[in-house]
Amino acid sequence: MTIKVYNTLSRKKEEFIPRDKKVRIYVCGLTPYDYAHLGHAKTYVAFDVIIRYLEYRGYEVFHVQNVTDVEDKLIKRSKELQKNPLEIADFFFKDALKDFDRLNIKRASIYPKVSDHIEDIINFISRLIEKGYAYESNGNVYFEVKKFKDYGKLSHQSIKDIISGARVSIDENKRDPVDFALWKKAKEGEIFWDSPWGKGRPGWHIECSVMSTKYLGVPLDIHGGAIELAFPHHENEIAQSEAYYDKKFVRYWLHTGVLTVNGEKMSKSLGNFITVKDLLKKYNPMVIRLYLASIYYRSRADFSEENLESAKNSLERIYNAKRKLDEALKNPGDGSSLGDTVKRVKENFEAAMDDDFNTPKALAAYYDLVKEINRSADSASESQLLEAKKLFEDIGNVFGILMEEKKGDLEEKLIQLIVDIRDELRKRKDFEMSDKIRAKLREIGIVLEDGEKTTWKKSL
RNA sequence: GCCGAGGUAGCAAAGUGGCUAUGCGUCAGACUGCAGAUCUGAUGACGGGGGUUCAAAUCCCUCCCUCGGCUCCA
Repeated sequence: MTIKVYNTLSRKKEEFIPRDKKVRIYVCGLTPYDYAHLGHAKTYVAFDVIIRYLEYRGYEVFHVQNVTDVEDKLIKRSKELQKNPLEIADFFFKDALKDFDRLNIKRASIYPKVSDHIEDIINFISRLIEKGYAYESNGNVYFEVKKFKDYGKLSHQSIKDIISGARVSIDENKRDPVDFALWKKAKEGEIFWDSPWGKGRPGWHIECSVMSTKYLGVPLDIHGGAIELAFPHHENEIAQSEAYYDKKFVRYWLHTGVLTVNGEKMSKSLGNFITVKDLLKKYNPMVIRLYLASIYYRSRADFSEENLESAKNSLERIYNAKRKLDEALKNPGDGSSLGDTVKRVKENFEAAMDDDFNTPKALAAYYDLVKEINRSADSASESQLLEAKKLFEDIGNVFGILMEEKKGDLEEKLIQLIVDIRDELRKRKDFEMSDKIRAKLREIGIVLEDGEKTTWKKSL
């Protein structure tokens, strides 16, 4: 069985065959000029699940994610705040990483910054000028789009179509309106570096071509990002990189669908964005994670609290099964058909994920396992339970949803003490008081479940 | 205007010619002192119209609607 991935370039699902066992993946990272929002989280969770699945499949993954710390928005922000743009970028980048850590998003292998690669960028641009793909004009350097014959192959548009979009800015320095900047001349008071063309800074796009190929070689196996970046950003990356290397830049282009709120794209310019930080105040990180991971990565999704509530209840269900499994392992039985289910679920899970990382379908398989655990764990044999536990954890880890917050030792002891005392009351049939205790505990997020033995858990 | 994605039950969301998707919700039953959890069952769907076919959510035509890109964006 091989994995199939939908390649934006061919608009088809293709067999995924990396250069070797080490998959080289580049995911477009942040321009950190503000707090990370849920749209960012959607994309990074999506690629995190993809990476985790590749690892599950036995690949080693080398993952590069850029940090665009030199960019127009940051410069604008630095003027507003009267601060160094690199410091602003550093602050928001570190902050975003903390948010992403809580969402259990694995860190990339490396996070190269534009400001650390100015020399590489200058060399790259110089070479493009030498090769006749770029030209200097009044302290700026532009890529001459017409020189690159394949321009438009990713977004499947001709140069003519792009121009007729009529929103291409006319700039007298450019030979053609579709040309884009590789190097921008610095204005008074702006951050700059010296270059053969004077004081200035890199344009947007070029950093990704330079840093991705520097750390991953050419071609990259996977280049990922949100679909909104396909044009012009990724189109321009292809032009620069293939002009430079004279060979294919990326083998598989993977794009995530955008997140909308009330039907509109979540973006800073619309002011409708929800920061990860704010949402984390209200919801358990694993709830947010499950919500995001359950979206098929290529799909758009409309955010609502209702969806999060639904994810919360689903996650409760998953965690309940986990507890059930652990309980059953303390006192295994000698039978049940759990083993058959495990085999079937594993197959279904893998088939779903192999088919372009179809997480909704893969989750359906997971719920099959959850149901069967609830149904038959009590009578299952130890070996069956261990098999089930292994699969339960393997799948849960691909989704990245099993990072439960640790209970404090003291907390644990105190609650158990209350439960024991309440048990005494129940034996005396003082249900009024024991119900009151249960209700009060629930108010502070501790859920008691009376069965043969009373158990407790924290609500999500 | 051009390019792309989509419209599936109360909500979310797979499926893409014949086989119960799934989760949340709601209702009922079992279990329980009750509640919860869990199980069992029920509930209910393929945007409108036309066509192809023994058979269409799935293929074709047509119309309507939504979202994304074409401008900074994950």
